[in-house]
Amino acid sequence: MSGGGCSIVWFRRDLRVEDNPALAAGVRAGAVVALFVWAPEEEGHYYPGRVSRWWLKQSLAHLDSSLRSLGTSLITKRSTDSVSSLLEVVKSTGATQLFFNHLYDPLSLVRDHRAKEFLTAQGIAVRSFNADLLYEPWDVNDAYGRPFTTFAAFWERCLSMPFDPEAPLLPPKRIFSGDVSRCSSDPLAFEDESEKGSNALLARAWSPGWSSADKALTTFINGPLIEYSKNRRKADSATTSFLSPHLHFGEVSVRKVFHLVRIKQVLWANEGNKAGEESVNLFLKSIGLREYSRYLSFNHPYSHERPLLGHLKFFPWVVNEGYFKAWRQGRTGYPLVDAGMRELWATGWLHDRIRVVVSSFFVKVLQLPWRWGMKYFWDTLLDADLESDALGWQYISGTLPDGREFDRIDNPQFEGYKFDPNGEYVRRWLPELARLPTEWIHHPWNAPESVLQAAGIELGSNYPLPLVEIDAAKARLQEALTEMWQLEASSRAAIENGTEEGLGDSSESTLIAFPQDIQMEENHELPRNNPPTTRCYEDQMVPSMTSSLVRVEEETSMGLRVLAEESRAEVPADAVVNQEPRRDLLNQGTMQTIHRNTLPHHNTPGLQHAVEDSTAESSSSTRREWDGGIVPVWSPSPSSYSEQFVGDENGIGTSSSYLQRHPQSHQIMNCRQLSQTG
DNA sequence: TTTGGTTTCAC
DNA sequence: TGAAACCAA
Repeated sequence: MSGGGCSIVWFRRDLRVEDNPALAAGVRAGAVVALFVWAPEEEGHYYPGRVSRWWLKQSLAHLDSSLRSLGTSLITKRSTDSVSSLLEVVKSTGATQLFFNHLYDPLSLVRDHRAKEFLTAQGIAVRSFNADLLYEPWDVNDAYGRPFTTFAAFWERCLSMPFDPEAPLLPPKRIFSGDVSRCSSDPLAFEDESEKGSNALLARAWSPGWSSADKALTTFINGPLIEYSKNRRKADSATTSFLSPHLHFGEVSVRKVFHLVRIKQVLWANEGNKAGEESVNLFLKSIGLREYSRYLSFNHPYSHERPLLGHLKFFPWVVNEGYFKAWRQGRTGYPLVDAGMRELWATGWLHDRIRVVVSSFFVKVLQLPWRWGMKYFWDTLLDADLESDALGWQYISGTLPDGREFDRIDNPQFEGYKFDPNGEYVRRWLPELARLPTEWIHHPWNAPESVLQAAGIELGSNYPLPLVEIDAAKARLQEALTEMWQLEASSRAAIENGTEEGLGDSSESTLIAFPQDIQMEENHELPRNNPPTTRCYEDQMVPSMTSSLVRVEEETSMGLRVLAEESRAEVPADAVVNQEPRRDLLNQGTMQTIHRNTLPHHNTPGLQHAVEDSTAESSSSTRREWDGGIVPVWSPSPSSYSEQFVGDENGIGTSSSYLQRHPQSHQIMNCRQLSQTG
């Protein structure tokens, strides 16, 4: 308890007392002030949706009561700028230390880095920890020390790391409370009146909070886990772990999950239980995907906004809000898709398989911009998670090096018979089809008139005809791809001719503005007109969190030097433009700066200009290419990335014929420019 | 055991 | 779609 100064433990998405390294460090250091800052405006577009906020509310209440039983309580602050709130709490409690656990989404990386820089400058000792991953992203590299770009290789490496993930920490026995007599909590409003009714229903199915999370984990491991591989292909199965929302808010530690599952694995291996082992591997793989989503987000901070494969920026998406609405309402005419969308709307939950079905339909059949779909998921899913959803949508869209082929369309009719062979799932969520025999349940448009009549269905009236025919979708997809490759080719030609300005800006397709009515009519509380916050954090760095990070910091500095030539790798305290005169951080932090660019623009040119204005003269042509691109801006080692994708034209994943046919697709945007400027 | 046809499932 | 696993002769 050095000199009476207490520590602030800043809770974010680590709402647990067990295996919480930041909390443990705080307790070890003496008196603790537990703090949660609610600053949703910082999330820009990704203001949490109704169900997500409901969960957060419950979870915080639960955490608070746990902390109370341990000797302290949770201080809550309502803020538009987390960093200044932190400072305020430091001032009012006399804290001398700040502890928190790492997050890896782009916004948090920037904010946390800023927090660290700023508070350190104020004389506060800031330390941060890994509480969310088995391994920190910068610890997992290939034989050449470069980040992986495919999941399989990444996960294989994780499972064979030379050191095990940290063992979970026990919860503290007792917490000495810091002096909060001059630090009051703000009341936090997570729902408005119109939402309360819908939210009340959620409580019947879910109970947020770390102890429920723990219970869910135990239940799953001792029950459904062993059948996981058998059951995972059913649309309906009650055999998923249902851990994802708990994991999203960090109510249960992924390391604990991993350790407990490993114990079962050993047990079943000894018993020669093949199915059990297989199940464990599959379940761990889904944990691995979660890890990988953070890994991707860390290495490619744009991955929630832009395709990782650059050529996709030329894809002519169908900007059709009517389609979008039909999809959201579950009125596409494809029963499995519609059932899924109705379930999502009604419950905030969707089985993993069905997420694949509806999102694949969205991207491949409707050819709507995937960010719209991802945003809708964000708004409606109980376990909405930016990194995981970005990975999922990019995978589905075929915009990852190891994603599905872009030109492949899955037929919802066949998927229907695969995942819902008896049509039970469809009947549950589409009562209008309840009386249709299984033979036709997944393709009512083929059913004889007499069958439809008997089932009380009038296609086009009480259930829609297919919004888009699969064959038509295939044809249109081919055309779109042809167009995409042509655009891509002429862009390359332009670049090679030295007229880089060329088509560099044709990236509008990747940043089509969100439609105004992205929410279902019933849900109207979302903030409007938040501009995409893309590119606002481009000159920020990786979190330079732990001492083990020195290497990363160096490499990042290199990257930054390349990016912003004039700045010698000092971390810009201002997230947006280090070219601009520094402003008083306290009053004009990151988000204010972003909002300064809040011009109401609904098309990309406006957006481009808004951003370019702010980046002022630094927008050299190269830089602009960059701005339009998906470059890992503060990737830990941008230079090695560029080698990987530019030096080797066949790039990674030569096994995929699709990629062979389109070797350009290996390039994760613009790394060429990156290496050239360096 | 080899071979070739079929099934499965992709992050 | 296509690589890998599977299976039947």
